[in-house]
Amino acid sequence: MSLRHALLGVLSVRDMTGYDIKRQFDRSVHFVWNASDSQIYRELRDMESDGLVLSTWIAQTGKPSRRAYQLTPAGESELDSWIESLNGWESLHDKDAFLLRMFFIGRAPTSSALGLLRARVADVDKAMAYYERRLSEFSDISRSRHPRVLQWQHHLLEGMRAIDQAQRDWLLRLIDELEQEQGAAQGNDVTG
Amino acid sequence: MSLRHALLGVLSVRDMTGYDIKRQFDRSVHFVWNASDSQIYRELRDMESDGLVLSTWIAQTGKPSRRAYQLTPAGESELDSWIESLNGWESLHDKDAFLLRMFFIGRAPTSSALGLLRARVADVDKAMAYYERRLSEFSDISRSRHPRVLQWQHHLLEGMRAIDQAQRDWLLRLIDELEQEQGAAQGNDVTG
DNA sequence: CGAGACATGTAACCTGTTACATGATTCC
DNA sequence: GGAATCATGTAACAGGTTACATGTCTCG
Repeated sequence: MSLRHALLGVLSVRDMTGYDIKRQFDRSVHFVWNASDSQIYRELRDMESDGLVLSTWIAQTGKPSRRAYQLTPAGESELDSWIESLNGWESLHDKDAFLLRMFFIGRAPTSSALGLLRARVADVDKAMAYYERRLSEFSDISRSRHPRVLQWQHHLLEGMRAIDQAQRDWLLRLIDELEQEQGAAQGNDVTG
Repeated sequence: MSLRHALLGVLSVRDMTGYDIKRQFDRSVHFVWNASDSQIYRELRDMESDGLVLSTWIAQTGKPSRRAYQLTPAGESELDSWIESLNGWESLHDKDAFLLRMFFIGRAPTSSALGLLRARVADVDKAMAYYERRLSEFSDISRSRHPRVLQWQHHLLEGMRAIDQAQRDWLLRLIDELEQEQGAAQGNDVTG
């Protein structure tokens, strides 16, 4: 139940409404955890009944009322103890539909496999472009002046860039290999 | 609903019971997709009512009867069309509890952060040991003699090894950096 | 004699997605 | 006039986990 912890995390920065949190998610946390608005609203209510957050209605004129949530001390300590807890063994690549496809793609012709790999390269490129955009926001200001949490998010972005770069390199090597095999096979067909 | 496709994939190799499939999962697919036995049994029943598989009861003496499943033509074509379908944009690191922790770990002292990173290195090492074990099964026999599906699983294992190696390198660099900072801070405390 | 493999499943629950409902304001 | 933003939510469903139930055989 880590959506709960993601919510505690964003609320630890400042009080927010469900709507604010959703936008915050879309803007900053979504690349490691995302959730739909209805899931966020539901979870916030459950967290309130568990005493981790408190809500206050704020009336507005011309716009719907807002329901602002704030952490309780219980919420803060739940967040801290989760952050520091060391959970044993988590699978590193669980539930990745691309990897599952690749596991079975030997059934399909090489041309289909190449299509799959190229599509994945495009996904990786998109992710990397995002990291670059986010990282460039940091480089303006001298790093040591950032609050600790932001420094860590900077480290995280650098890590994901390095990891995804390795994936990209692997995909390109494989694509190359397959294209040469395919080219050789076609050449044989023509000359033979 | 990709559990369904994972099940179609393993059944495409040979007919199996739910129990066999669970063991097959634990042995081979689990590093990209895993599922509990009860989920497998339930999904197989649903797939039968959708016409993707057929089951036959096989009586045994002294042991419970087995219910063996086989693909129908509809199941085969569902598998093939899924494998070749190109799904747009999937987030590469969604729902990874470690990354989420790291996102917020600036709240905790550096020593806790180091603990988290070291625990992750241990997880990565465990995964890499597994890849090596699986890869060594391939090296015995000349690779070109393997069926296509196994060749692809070999590529996949190599890829995950490369990706996880990149993660490991990043973690070790970070740990190093932090240890030096910590050492410097302590040194200052002593001399100051 | 107890633990674990073999083999099937049900029931309850938690988590996540999609579609729908409401209603004013602002921008094109 | 229509779409997007602001802001809350409900309802239905899909996917996944955990605990429980049943009963035999085999191995140490």
